Amino acid sequence: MGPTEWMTMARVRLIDVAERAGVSMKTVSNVVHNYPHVAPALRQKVQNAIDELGYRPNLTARRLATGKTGMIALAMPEIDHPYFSELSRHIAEEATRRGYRVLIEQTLSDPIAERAVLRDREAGLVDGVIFHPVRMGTIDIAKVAPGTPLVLLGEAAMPVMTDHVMIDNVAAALEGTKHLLDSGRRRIAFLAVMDGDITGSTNQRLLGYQQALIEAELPVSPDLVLTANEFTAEAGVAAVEAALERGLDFDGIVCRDDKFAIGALKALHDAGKIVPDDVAVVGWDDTLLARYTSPTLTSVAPDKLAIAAEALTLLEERMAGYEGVGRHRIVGHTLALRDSAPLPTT
Amino acid sequence: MGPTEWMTMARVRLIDVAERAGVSMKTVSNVVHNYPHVAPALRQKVQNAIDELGYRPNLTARRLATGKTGMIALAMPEIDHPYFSELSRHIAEEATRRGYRVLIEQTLSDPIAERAVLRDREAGLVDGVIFHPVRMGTIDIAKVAPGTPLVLLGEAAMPVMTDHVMIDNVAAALEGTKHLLDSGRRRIAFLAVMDGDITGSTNQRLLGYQQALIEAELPVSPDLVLTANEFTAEAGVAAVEAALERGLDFDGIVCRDDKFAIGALKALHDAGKIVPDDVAVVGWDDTLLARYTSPTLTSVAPDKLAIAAEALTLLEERMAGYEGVGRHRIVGHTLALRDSAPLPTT
DNA sequence: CGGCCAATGTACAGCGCTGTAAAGTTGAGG
DNA sequence: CCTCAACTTTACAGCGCTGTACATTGGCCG
Repeated sequence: MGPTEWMTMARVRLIDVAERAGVSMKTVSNVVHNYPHVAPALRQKVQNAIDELGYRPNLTARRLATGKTGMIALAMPEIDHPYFSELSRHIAEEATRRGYRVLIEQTLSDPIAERAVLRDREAGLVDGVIFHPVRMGTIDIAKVAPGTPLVLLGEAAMPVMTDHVMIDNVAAALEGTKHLLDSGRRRIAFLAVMDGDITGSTNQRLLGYQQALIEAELPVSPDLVLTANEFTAEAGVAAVEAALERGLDFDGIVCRDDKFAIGALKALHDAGKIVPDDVAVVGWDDTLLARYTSPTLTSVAPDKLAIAAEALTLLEERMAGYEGVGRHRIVGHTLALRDSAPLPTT
Repeated sequence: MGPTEWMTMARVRLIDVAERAGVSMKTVSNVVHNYPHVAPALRQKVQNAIDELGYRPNLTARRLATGKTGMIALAMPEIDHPYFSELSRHIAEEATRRGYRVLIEQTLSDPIAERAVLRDREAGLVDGVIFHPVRMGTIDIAKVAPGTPLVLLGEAAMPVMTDHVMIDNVAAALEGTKHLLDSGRRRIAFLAVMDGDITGSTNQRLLGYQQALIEAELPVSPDLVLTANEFTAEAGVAAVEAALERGLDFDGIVCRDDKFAIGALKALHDAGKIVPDDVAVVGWDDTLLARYTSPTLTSVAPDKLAIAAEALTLLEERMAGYEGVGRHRIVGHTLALRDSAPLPTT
């Protein structure tokens, strides 16, 4: 490509290439798409014309013609929340690997924005949607978006009408709690949020926590369930402070969320408690935050890569026309062991 | 809309609405676009048809016809880095406010991906690009994307050929350092990264730091400049540990980055130093992390909202056809005061 | 009461690409 | 040397929407 050419390069179209190469538009199109039955010599000639002109196909036109956009929407409540941004990153990378572009949307937990996301598909913007709902239940979703290739993330509100990828929250909570039991803790608290948690994942986790206590033949006391009133670290601080003030005796705490765990860490520190000597702390999500607290935070780690891969797989099947009933996919999790709740060094 | 209708709703087109309302396509289009010269009665009739049929315009077709996409690309190095994800959030919100959709791309600092972002515009995917480059210099960028409405974020490598939004790094570093001086610190270190920082923002910050020392008539010692070998908290830990081991005496440290600051906090803690009593720490970017460390982190806070607003403003001008020379916009910053470097309580 | 202008509404040609149907080519087999 | 099948290539009609050019209407003035 000569220097004068790209300086003046306006807008090269398929037909320009076709004329230059002396072939039909369709042949150029075939070359662009690597259609096999094109004579090598011709292919080369067309390729040269493409290179010389610096042709790039107009994706919008392609879309209109094919009806496919090659894009998928990823709708998350907040793109700057560590868990969501980390998960988004993995999904974006997996999608790129599979040849899709990702349109990331932020719903801010706003019901209107959540609906709008599903509408995008109707508007021909994207071929499919991966959606982490907060406000909308699955029934609502199924109603707004009948026929839209869709995969949900996060907890499944029960009536499972659409595909869904999640971890086994009960099992994970059980393991996290068991880890504390294994290291000799006996009075283990749970830090939850009670309002605004529509999807019920807190309940699942609470269930696993209780199950672990029962298996260990320990009492399940409501006293040990602390509740924060919103989804912030500050609320976690307040909840733990309140518990300490009323003299609650505990030597371990499982938190619904890394943010709460960080709040707990802070409240314990301020109260002069040593983590993990006096109280061991387990967080949830294994976000970036967990590696940077002091002490570092042991945290339940959903397999984010697996979530991304599974979500894309289900979505591709839907986009390919699969119309069956909603499917559940449980992906793995581990417990990321760090200093806030180590195993006994014995 | 009757229940039977949305169940079978396939794909309503403009022409379907037109037929239903007994008008021309263009009139429907005019109603959709709120074109003023449509008789109220007709407008109502068309609106009814739209509602009854549940019509949604096909954005792809609209784009092909208008040549505008209404989307802008936002290309960030890593969408899960707190600074970038927070900035992305603000940009996404500001863009939404102005009526654009945002296509968020992740370059992972890969030169090929960075080039691809600029190509998207040529492919008709987006009308403009907001780009935080890492590998590409401004000359490169100008060469790859002549005529693309483009706004760069981050440091300007010097030859300023395109629009650029940034903060005054020298001034900010000066203020951060001065803050430590004001609280009585006299041996202030700077934690930098030396390799891979192509954009030179570390240098700007280092400059401001040195300037503050000079203004305070303190010696500028190279000993006090610690260098991490990569952009991670761990590298920050290592750098500070090394300094402590070689017996470096310092009572304050300005870090190029919150991640480094967190590393410094950890290294200091592990070495038994008390922050801020023994050493005060200043971070940079005022990310979420800064609020969750213990002690909480004082950090240079770029005005992310202003960056978002300014970037969109410049980009809109470019998209509207402005072709002038590259413009610089310096936006504000503050110092977010927290516990790691408080003002003297005296 | 004809004429003129503004206000309304319509017809239709694209935007750039792809799918389809049909035409052209080639070469193996008879 | 012809036939037929398999392989290549082409022409062209859309995909759904918008801009342009033009047709129609009705109000108002001289």
